[in-house]
Amino acid sequence: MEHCGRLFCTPLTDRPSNQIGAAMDSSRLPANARLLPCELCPLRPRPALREFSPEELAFVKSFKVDELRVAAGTNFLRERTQSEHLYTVLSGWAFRYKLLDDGRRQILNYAIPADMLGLQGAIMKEMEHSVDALTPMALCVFPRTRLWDLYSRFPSLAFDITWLAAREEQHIDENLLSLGRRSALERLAYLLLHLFARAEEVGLTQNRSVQFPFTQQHLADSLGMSLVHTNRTVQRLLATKIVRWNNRVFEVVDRDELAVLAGDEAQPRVPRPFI
Amino acid sequence: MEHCGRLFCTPLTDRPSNQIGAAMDSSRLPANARLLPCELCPLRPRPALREFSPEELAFVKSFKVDELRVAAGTNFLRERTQSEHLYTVLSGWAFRYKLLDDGRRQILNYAIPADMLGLQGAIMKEMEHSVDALTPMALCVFPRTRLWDLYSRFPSLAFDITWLAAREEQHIDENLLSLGRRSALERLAYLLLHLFARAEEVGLTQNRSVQFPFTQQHLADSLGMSLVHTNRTVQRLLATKIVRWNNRVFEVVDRDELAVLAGDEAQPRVPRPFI
DNA sequence: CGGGTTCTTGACTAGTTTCAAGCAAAGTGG
DNA sequence: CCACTTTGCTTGAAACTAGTCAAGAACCCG
Repeated sequence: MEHCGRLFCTPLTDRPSNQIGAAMDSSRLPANARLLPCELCPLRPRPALREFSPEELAFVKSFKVDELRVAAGTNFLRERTQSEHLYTVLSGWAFRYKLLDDGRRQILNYAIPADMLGLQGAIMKEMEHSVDALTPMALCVFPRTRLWDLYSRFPSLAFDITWLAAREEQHIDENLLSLGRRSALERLAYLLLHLFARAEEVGLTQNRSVQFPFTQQHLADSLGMSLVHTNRTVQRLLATKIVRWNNRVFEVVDRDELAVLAGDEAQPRVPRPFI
Repeated sequence: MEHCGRLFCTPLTDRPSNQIGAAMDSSRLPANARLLPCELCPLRPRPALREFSPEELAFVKSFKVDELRVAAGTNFLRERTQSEHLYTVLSGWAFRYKLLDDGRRQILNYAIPADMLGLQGAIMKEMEHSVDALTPMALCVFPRTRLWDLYSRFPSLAFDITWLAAREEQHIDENLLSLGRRSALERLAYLLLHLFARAEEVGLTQNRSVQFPFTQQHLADSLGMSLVHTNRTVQRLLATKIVRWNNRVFEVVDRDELAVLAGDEAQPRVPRPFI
């Protein structure tokens, strides 16, 4: 399994276009790029995602005005900025983060396929966080100007959006619990287990392994620890043999043990909305 | 200014009924208690809150089915539980928190008048956090069963609810940044400044002071620190003379300095929704 | 091959928790 | 109205956790 392998790519975006230098928020693909029609969306069939009625599907299809491809490392949503767009991740990983004046960074959460980004910016006046691509990504682009249309004509979709916002909040609540009250090792175990579980939901796992695209520096910035301490904690976790982690491939050897370490009460999942 | 003073009580709930032992979620006020009609809502006129159209007002009035009064310390929303209701705080303070198995507690946020509680439980199947009253409270009660009605008939209110969810997420994002990347002193300064600013929005402040109802233990559980270290940090903050804090009365002496300490970029506020 | 990024390690320092105790104010009950 | 209990705040010392600095190793990529 070589670097930037297929594990984190959905079939339709198998050959991510690293070479497309999408440097800025405004950079879109040339018009000749064809949009993936929503009825062929590779994510929709996943059992974790709720189905659409034909009317919903038709609306969403018209709501999607573009498809954006960005290179790994692209900063495509910026703090204190107003964004014209709302995105859904089609493929690839991103992370949401905030910065302090002196450069200290806190990663708030990761986004994977089927996650929505930029909702805050679409609803409030400004974004209060930034988002960077961690890998090459494909994003569905929705105009914020039509969000009102969605709310008036499709209450079911409006409800879904609120659902997604509430779920995002839940994730951050969990994270806050981690940073505030879990030990370094528990925190790490919790984060890795939950990223694994989310990746599983959208089919990014094979057996018990995923391709995790982040570095230990990202991990450190997620866990609120220094790089050095993160490294030592990772080694401590690996020493337990509960997980394996070589190259960028992460494997859960004993999921129950990992859950115990994470202090996690496993929660049953129900199909979730996805727009 | 004596304990449980008026600073944190809105006019209409001036004499909080401590003696009403509202022990459980299901405990409601006897039917003889009259509901405060929404058109006389004491919060609505505040400049920080957006106005309603007559239709919206009429709907919300019918949406509000009860008014709940709970004593300080009441746990009125519980983790892993499904709640039939959605609440808006009319008066008093509450806090949202999560617990780990062994009792470690992380306070996620505080709720003050005009804040909505229990949205997560109304939208998802279960609550993922608990909420306790910090003071005697009055709450408007909305049935989750009619939330769908709201979404289909009043997209503007549906939008407001999403707005409120997004705002709550913003607060937690900030908190996560604090716990992960701010020093103990910065963290404390940030929390206090922001609670002060929120209290100000809904008229809980007088000059530069508020009645803060929480103890240092609550503070510790909010900041992710031990009680002892919180105490020393509070003393360190008081030593700067930037704030005063006697009995439960907190006073901001030099707001700019406090903002600098907190590493806070002051954000301009626009009127927010309130249901 | 060479330069950059990522990971690893050791030694030292700073920050934070834990334990233990004492004190002050408020609340309770005879 | 006065012991008595409880709750919240404060303090010191010891132990531990985590951060910083510095340097080297491993890996990746052109």
